[in-house]
Amino acid sequence: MRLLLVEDELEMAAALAAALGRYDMILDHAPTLDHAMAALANHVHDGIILDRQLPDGDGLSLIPRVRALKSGIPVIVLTARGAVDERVRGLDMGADDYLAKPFAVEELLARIRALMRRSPDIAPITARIGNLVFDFDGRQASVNGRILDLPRRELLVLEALARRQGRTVQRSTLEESVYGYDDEIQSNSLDAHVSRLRRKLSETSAGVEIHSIRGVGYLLRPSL
Amino acid sequence: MRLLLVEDELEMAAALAAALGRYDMILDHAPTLDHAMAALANHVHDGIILDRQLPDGDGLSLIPRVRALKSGIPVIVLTARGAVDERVRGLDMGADDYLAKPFAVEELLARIRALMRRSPDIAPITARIGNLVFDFDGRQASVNGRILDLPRRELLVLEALARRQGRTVQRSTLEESVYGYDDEIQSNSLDAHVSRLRRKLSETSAGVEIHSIRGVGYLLRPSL
DNA sequence: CGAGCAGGATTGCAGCAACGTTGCGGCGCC
DNA sequence: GGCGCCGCAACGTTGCTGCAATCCTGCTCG
Repeated sequence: MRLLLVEDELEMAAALAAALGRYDMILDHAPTLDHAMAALANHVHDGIILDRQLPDGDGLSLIPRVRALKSGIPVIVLTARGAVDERVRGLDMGADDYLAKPFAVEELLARIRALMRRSPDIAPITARIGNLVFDFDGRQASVNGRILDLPRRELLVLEALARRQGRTVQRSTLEESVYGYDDEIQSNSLDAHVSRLRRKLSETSAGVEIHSIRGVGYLLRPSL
Repeated sequence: MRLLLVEDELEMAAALAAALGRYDMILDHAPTLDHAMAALANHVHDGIILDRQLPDGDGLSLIPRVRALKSGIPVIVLTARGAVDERVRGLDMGADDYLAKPFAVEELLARIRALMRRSPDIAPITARIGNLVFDFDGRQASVNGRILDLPRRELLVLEALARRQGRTVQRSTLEESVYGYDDEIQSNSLDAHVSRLRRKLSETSAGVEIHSIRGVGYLLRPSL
């Protein structure tokens, strides 16, 4: 799960990134509307958390442009302006939810989960490959009903691979899904995660293998 | 090949997923009509396998909505109701095929293959030449659903040729797409890649050939 | 019509870049 | 303070890739 936060207050951004990180979500941060559009054009996000007061305009103005680009993506608007008519306006503009500051992080998380559940954009509920079942809603992988207890990074790797099961996932794409686009990574630690994942998948006879294609990326497929 | 199965019985779903998996098909599973619409909105499927008895309604009601979304996509209806007038009704509703339970998996597979053969190209992001399908989005080539495990350079050659399928690609153009502008190349290694590609394409009976035009370049076309 | 030639095809080989694996240390979290 | 995740780096391994030598094929020109 990868979300884009459009918010100019750095403290808020950092706090949310930390909170979402505990639920294995990747949060990309865009401080302005321009940054947000650039990020959306170049990356695949599952949802947007949008602040209204931004240096270069009202966050709501982003919504039509977002809809033009990726019509079904869920948008949650955050704002200090919490009056009823403001909410109505935000929702009429196309937002899927509207949350007034100050808010409890728990509530935001719950609303995100709810949106993702009923959102048309986060599609197939589960992926099955071999004996492996990946539950995108519950964000967990299981083999023959037994839940795999995977650390965060490995889970993100597997999720990204399962989302595009049977198709190659480019290395750069994978890095983005696991680390986010601004998070630097200057080692082969992605390979390390893949390696550990492979061991666990084979130890549990998941019936899947992570096949690597040199110079391109990886792909998840049933083992022969 | 990626199919969407709309079916509420989990056993059936698991069995079909296993059967199709053996033929290198990807099966996404949607247990309800709502899930199906969500999945269709966000993923590229090559066909739909639709059960009639679903928790939230008759599967047939999905067909008009599917047609509105992706008009040409093949739909196979599965049902326990096999009477003739039921079949007629299903087909009149727009289904491409109608199969009564219980059915043989082999028959279903054959009908899927038949439908795929005569259906127009669903996803504009793929090119089909002979039995070869090149997925420009996923950057991979497959023959009859089986993914070709090609190294980077060969994949680039094939991609460039598939982009201009049936037309000649100048040698210099090909070199550019394979090596980039600044990368120098002072040997016939491009020919070497073409040669290796040819071998793999014929070994997998891809039904395509790389024809060379002396002094000009190459072109990809179905073999005779 | 045949020899010569130029461009293309094929293949072995060696270098090296990409990938795999593992251990370590730091850091955060119970 | 113990435990486990994670980034990192070192080192082993694989197999892609550029190169060149050799063979093949079609074109040209006398």
